[in-house]
Amino acid sequence: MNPTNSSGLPLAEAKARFIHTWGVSGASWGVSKTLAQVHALLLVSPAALSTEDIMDQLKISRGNASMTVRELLDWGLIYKELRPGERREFFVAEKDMLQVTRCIIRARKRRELDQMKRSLDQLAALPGDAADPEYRAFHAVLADIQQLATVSDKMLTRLMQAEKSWFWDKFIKLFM
Amino acid sequence: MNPTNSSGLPLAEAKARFIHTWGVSGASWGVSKTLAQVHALLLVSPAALSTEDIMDQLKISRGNASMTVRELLDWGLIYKELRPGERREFFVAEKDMLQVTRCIIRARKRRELDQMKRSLDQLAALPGDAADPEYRAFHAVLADIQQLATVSDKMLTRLMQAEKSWFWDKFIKLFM
DNA sequence: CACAAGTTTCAATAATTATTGAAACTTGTG
DNA sequence: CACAAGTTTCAATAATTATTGAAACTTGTG
Repeated sequence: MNPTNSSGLPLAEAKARFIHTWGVSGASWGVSKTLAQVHALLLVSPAALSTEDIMDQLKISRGNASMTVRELLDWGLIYKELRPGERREFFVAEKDMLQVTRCIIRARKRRELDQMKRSLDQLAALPGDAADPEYRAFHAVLADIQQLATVSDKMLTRLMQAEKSWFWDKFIKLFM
Repeated sequence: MNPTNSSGLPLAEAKARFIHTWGVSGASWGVSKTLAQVHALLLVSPAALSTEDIMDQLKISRGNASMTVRELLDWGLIYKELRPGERREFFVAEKDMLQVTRCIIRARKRRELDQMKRSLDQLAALPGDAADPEYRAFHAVLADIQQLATVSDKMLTRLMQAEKSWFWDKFIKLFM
């Protein structure tokens, strides 16, 4: 029952599958496959990797690796690791999944929700004939969407700020 | 202060802006712009529209309109309306935003979460050398992600099944 | 069952988005 | 300050995804 190295898949193969899976998942929620794959690679690498390492392992170009790494730094999903006497930069992934979740929520909220809220607010501010039933129906739809957006926003903000204890304690207990 | 028809933007223009906004938002969370726009058009149309109406108003081809409408029916975001003595089909949008939210959560969960869970479960089941620290680190990452996926899954399922009263009552009060 | 009034499918094409790779840039060191 | 060892930028291109539009299909009716 106890799996041994000889009976198991080589670890490298398992990691490669994980990278593939994470890449597909990433693509399905709208980030580039490469971004997700670089993130996955760093998540399963105990040691920090250089740009060169990333290029080699994922077979991507230097430019792509550079841009992707920069974007992941932006999201807060990976960190630079500087080594004395080394010119190259190394990168490690944030491994705490609560932290990772926060970063992802923050980025997606910004991209998907905040922008929409701004547009809706502008739209709702437009004047119109309040006596026209068609206009009122239109505004009712707008108001409903705005309310939903506001609630989602508050909910996500709260989730992001959640302490580990609050998150796992109150929140999970509420839902499980 | 009370806006009148003459001072306001024509309603059609406001609707066009809403359709544009909803299209952009849709694209940012990974559905096609057209899908989001057809949905928006039907959301702000008090009357049911035919395929022809949709084609005209959004300037899209018959094929595109047909596919898109079918997909929206699939999501549960719009309904067919049959009129006696009419060959054409008409479509109306679900206007209750709680219902709309449920449909969107269901579709996104299926696309983004369920597929990922399946892949992770497969991956976690692979045998390996439990004594190897690298292997254990890899499995720890996997287990963390699985836990997160499971919690998210339960949370979203609960949200989807929520009664209007539960949703607006308990849930919003918790977060606002 | 032939036809009219529609809908659906899908191969070709257009539009969009991601990736490459070479040139420009940066930075630390002898 | 020249050079080595890197990183970043960005125009060109490749890959992907969405859209068209014409042909095939469906369905109700005289």
